[in-house]
Amino acid sequence: MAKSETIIQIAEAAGVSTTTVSMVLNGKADKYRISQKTQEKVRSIIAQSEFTPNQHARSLRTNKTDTLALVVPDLSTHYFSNMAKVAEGYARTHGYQLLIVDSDNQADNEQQLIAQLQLRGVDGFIVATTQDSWQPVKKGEDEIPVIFLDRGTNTQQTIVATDNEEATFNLVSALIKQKIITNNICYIGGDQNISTAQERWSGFSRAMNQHGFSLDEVECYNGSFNKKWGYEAMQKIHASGFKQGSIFMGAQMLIEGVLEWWQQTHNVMPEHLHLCGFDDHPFFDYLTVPISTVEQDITGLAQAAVDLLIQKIENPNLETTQHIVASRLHIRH
Amino acid sequence: MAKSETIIQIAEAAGVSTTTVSMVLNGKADKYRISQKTQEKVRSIIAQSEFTPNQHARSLRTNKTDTLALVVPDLSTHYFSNMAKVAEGYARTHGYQLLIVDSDNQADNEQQLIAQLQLRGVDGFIVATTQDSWQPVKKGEDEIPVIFLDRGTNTQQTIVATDNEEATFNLVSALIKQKIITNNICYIGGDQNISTAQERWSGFSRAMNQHGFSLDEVECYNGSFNKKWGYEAMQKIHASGFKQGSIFMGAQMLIEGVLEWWQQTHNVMPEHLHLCGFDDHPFFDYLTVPISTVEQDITGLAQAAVDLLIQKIENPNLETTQHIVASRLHIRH
DNA sequence: CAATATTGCTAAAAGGATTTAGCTTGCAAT
DNA sequence: ATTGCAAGCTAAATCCTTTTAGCAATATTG
Repeated sequence: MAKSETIIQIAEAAGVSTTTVSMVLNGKADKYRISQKTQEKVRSIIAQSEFTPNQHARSLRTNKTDTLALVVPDLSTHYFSNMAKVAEGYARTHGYQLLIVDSDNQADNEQQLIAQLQLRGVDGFIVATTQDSWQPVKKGEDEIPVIFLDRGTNTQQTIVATDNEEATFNLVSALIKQKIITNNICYIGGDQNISTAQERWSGFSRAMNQHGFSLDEVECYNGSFNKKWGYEAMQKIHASGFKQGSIFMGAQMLIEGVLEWWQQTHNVMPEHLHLCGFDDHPFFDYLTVPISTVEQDITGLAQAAVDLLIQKIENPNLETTQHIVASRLHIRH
Repeated sequence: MAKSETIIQIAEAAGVSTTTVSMVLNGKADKYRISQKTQEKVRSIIAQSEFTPNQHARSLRTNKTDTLALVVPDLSTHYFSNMAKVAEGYARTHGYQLLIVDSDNQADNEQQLIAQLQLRGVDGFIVATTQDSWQPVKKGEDEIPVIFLDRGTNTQQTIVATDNEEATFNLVSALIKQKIITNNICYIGGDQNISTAQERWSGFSRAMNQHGFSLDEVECYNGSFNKKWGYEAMQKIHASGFKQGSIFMGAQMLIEGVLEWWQQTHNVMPEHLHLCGFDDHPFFDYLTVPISTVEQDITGLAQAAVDLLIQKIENPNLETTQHIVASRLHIRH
């Protein structure tokens, strides 16, 4: 292993101590009264060299890595992959590296990932959690800053999310008012331990009630946010005699599952079927079956999460806050 | 900053040296003849403690991080986000952490990212490069292992990819034989500096020639793999009098651009339009306009890339190889 | 019995930065 | 002439592990 240049060689070349070089490097030169002339000297030597500071040594000493982690439940989803993309770029422009990991919707995966990332010394986490109870990530006796994205837990935390209750209520209400949703409506949702799934269900219920529908009449299948559950729920819905009407689905993977069921069993979408739910997708304007959606502000969510996390890292005793980011409806029929 | 336990406390508690603890920790105890009894002792002390080894110190010493980096041009794409998901999970089961970064299709971004990641000490790179010339990533005087994924550069490298020439040829040939592609066909492709774009174009040309079409008759727009270019190219195609026929598009974002153009200008897909290209997408079975695609084996590609990279890390003078992963066609009309 | 091998372990260096405490030197004030 | 202070820098400790070289005790061999 060839050695690369170190701060020691730079110090020698400049005829100063490593302390001085370090201070110049970290912008603390003025604070420690290193003269302009010396600073210049050091800087020019560094510029001519191929020196780059060793991050391991630096992190070992400072216990900082300038690295954030984003934990998502499913990167194959349009919503989360775009969120990751935005967050990554945004974090980078703020001097942080973002590590993206995928918990595959499994709480134990998530815990393990977080533990591993913690060992690697990330400065903070943004997590779209799959765990129903959250225990703080600790470094020694301090907690590592965490921002909850998209969904929260029962405990009081800083969270960035869409108002899912409201958005779902608005979507369903609009569809009812426009008579797109009429009599027959089914609901396919996710794990009720996930706040997002809860809120969507509760927004849906409220809309139903408010418009004189009885919840007893709607078939409701709460399971989990994956394709398999979408498929199975659709199977059940069909088995129960559903022929036409609307289906609400609480996530992209549920939509994929539902569509796959129709594809496999009927090879064609039925007329008079209307879909609705979360999230929007670029291809939804071109589907043979109309699908009305809530489009969440992916960019807004991702950036807010990164901003808040950086703030919290720089000021650990920031009070916890709830950030609601606006969403918009797409009505298609 | 509260201090966490270190190997020193463990050594004291066990009444041995830190050397011994380190050896037990790294599975080198037998090699260095630490007695079973001592090993047990150390292990039990560790189990009772909250000790976790400091990764920075470890990396500083060993110059290893057990971290791989995946550089993709566009994480918002189904192809690359799924690739990232698979690669991440697969790397993890092999004891490596995967850092996922997005170059946003920009060569200078890519270079910068790689430089940064290198500083953070990744052990190797998997890159779907956007640069047309590649210069090795160096650590001191050694090169850091790199596997090229999806696309290569002019230089001789280890690469994992679909045979794009062949796949495109097969897709287009099949469509011609089935008379789905007839007279009118246009081609929208990416940057010809990207091998993938080149190969697709060359497979397309070969199919045209072989089936008696003249390339002079096909409108061909090679630009870049993004939505904007898809939109613009479609604009040009339409301006030139195109009314019906087929359009080949070399990437998801091109497809999105083309669809958006139709949506915005006509609000409905024309009859007798047939689309084809790369890559497949779960929603393509349900589009109002038929789209035939090459579906690449995302899992196969991602896993092969991770496997090869790990091999190369463990044995740096592995000869460079080309890995071709099979793909399949989806004919829809 | 002397010489050599083996067992079981450790001291100490190395890896490369950051940071605290403190050392000079020159100048102003008393 | 002495003290006090500021400017400008540095020595050395520190962060925590890994790893080389080697020591002491016991076992084996000729």
